[in-house]
Amino acid sequence: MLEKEYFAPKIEKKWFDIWEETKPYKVDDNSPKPKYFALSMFPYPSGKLHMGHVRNYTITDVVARFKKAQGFNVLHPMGWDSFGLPAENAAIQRGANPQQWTLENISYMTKQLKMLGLSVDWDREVTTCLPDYYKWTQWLFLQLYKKGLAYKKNAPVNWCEKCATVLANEQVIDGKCWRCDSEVTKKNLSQWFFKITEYSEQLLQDLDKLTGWGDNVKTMQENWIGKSTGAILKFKVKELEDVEIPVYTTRADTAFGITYLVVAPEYKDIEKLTTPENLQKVNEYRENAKKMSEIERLSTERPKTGVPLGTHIINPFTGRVCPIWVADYALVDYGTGAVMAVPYHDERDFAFAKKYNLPMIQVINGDGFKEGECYIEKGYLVNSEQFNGVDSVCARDKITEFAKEQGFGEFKTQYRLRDWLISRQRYWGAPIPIVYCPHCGEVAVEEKDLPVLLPTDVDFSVKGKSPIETSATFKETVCPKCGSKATRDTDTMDTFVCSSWYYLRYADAHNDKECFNRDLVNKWLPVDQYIGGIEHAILHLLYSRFFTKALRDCNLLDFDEPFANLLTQGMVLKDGSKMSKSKGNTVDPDEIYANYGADTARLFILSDSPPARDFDWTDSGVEGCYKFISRVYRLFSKFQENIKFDYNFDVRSLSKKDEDIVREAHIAIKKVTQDIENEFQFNTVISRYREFTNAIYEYAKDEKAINFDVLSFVLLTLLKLISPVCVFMSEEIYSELGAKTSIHNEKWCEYDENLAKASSITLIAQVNGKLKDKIEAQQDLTNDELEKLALASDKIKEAIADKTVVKVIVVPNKLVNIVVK
RNA sequence: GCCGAUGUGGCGAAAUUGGUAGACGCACCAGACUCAAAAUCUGGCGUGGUUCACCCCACGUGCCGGUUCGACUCCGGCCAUCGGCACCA
Repeated sequence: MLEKEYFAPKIEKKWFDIWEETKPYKVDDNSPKPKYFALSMFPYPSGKLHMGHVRNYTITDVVARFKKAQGFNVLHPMGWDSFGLPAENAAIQRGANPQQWTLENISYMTKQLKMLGLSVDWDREVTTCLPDYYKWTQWLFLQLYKKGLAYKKNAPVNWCEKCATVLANEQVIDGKCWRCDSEVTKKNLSQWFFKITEYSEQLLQDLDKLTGWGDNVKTMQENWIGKSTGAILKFKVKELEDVEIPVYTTRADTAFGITYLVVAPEYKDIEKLTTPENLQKVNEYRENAKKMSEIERLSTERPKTGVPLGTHIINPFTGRVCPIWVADYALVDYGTGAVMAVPYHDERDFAFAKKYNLPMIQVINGDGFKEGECYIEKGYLVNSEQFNGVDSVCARDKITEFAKEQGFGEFKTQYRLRDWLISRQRYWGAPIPIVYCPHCGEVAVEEKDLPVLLPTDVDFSVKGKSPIETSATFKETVCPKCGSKATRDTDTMDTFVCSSWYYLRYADAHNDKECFNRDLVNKWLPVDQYIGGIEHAILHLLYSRFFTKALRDCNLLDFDEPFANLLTQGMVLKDGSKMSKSKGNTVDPDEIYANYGADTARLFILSDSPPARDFDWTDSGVEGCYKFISRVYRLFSKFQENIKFDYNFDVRSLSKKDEDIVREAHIAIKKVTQDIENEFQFNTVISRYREFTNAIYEYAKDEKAINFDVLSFVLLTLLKLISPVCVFMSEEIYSELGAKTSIHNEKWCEYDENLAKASSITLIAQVNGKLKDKIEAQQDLTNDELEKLALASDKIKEAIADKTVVKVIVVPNKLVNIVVK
């Protein structure tokens, strides 16, 4: 018997226990149904769920349940992105060990997720910090290594002093560490990289295949990859026979206007290029540049500075001898580290030339050109000998072509994307499976010896080196090739390596023979719907795309892109700003569960804003949702005795009132279904729930006039429509009504197109496009009939009384517009 | 500077894709029930004008202009907010 009042926490606990026991969401790999892979970005086990998690996983869960009801075999898994610095910091602060801290958090958060009522197949849970997972992360590293996609090099890298580790370019946000926000400096270190740049063009091109991704994310990736097309031009040095300086330019059309050349302070040949009398000044300048932070260095506000080297290049186009300068506006890691300077047609060169009184030559003319002002627009060439008069855009190719023929130039495509630096000088990550042997050098650990386990005898309090270095046992090993004493690499992999392939592991989560079975991965992937935060627009989403392509090339799988559709959900706000502990405006899911139940949280977090937009959490909104759940429950409670599963009626013989509520049901089914399918507009889905519920209340007001077959139909329809969102309440009601099966296993409702519209229409009668009258009319009247109806209206008559009708526009089933003069 | 997104009542928003602007909800106001309160139910709720009142009229989707019988929706030009990239040659 349904209680009078709905008490969510008690009822939810009951179903929590039952679902824990029966595991209703176990997925069958061999089902004949079409597959659907619904995936949330897996959480970092920081301790407790926050509302961002609740929003993310609720959205995915409703999608998963909806698709399941529609007849798909749905894979909806969950796992833990569980390596990373916070565990290590917690270990230092609390004297715990990172593994224990992490596993305790996972255990707590798992319970919170289950209480949220997720239809997750927990048997496929993956945890990246456990050896049965990171063994395969290491194995994949070795595959990339064998392919030449993982390599070690000494390079200037981003260093975060606070985190005491290096960072990938993608993890430096405005010159600061993505995790701790402290300033990042450059250090020369020998580090491991993944050759993501080998895939620059594919990563860019294949964005076009991702029709299910938003433009915002695609544009961000495009910007990040940063393709530009131009030319390499090579310059001979007047004073030195054996040195040549290549520059990269997108403006080969301005080559006749070069008046000097700039190299970056870190340019490799800079010492050779400096004359003895300039050496001291140049060295001082370089020292100074080194001291500057990245933020300072890259500021466009700062006045340009530089020092001449004393040597010169010869412009091969003109024979002009031009001085070489060192200036920090040239960047060592873009292009060739050297820039040809054409002051008249580049703002930076212009500013620099003005400051140091360097000559300028105009080589482009066009509309808007002003003598003595920098001109960067298109135009036609002047002072460029045989190219004079050529359109400047065409000239880029023509001049490059010419340089190529003459042997001092070539076409060049340049990308901003850098290789992915993956080593970290930290403990809590997957050890890099490489050994250094005094005889054989760098040697890969043999696959049979994986995993390389993290040592447990470490001291987390050490400063300035990785805690792994303090292990007495880890470092010493023998060379897999020659058997002599060797040392292990003590770095671990960036956590983003672990998260770059976890979605693949879900297809075959417990395979201990291989990373994943190829057929299973090909069966389940790509992910049909991926849902998560916009903060991963570049980082995780770019890395995962790279991994998929690299693994395809390692012949491990047969698709190009991992995520067919991507939904980036908005943030959860409270009082207009992002929830955060420091602001003290967080809402604890546990409290919501305890006071209102998870259904209320689910309903509310979907209700007010579409998923991609930010969502403002309010206490009154929560109250309102709880009231709605109670309102629905009361409705069922009131008519429990009258609801039958074997209802039976013929629409044609129903009264107008009965027919109308049946129509409402069909309209509700249609709209709810369409709104879910159309970009998961759950906010309007929930409006439909309310409208439909209100209509049923209205229908059932006069208890004597209820047709219980009709009532049964509409109530059971409502219940099924709500079931993906309010998972506990719908199950409770369904079971109390005497159903022997779970409502979550029932098929989605179907609607009849003819019944999914109102029996009559409201004809809009306009004069000159202004609304004058609304007229109730039958469906599907002819245009003539509609026109007559409109003209018969008193209000219309009044409005057109003393005017001449010019024409009449009729939109069937909608409106009549009378145009008058 | 380049690129992307957004802009509608006091607030969150909706609008069948060119056809009733503001569905649904929050907040608020009034009424019913109650000794009272909560809960629940009923009604109202863009701005201005007119009216005892019902009605009615005008205006209204960031701004300016255009196309159209008709524009939140399409076109052109701006402005603002948020986000990404950026001494990238």
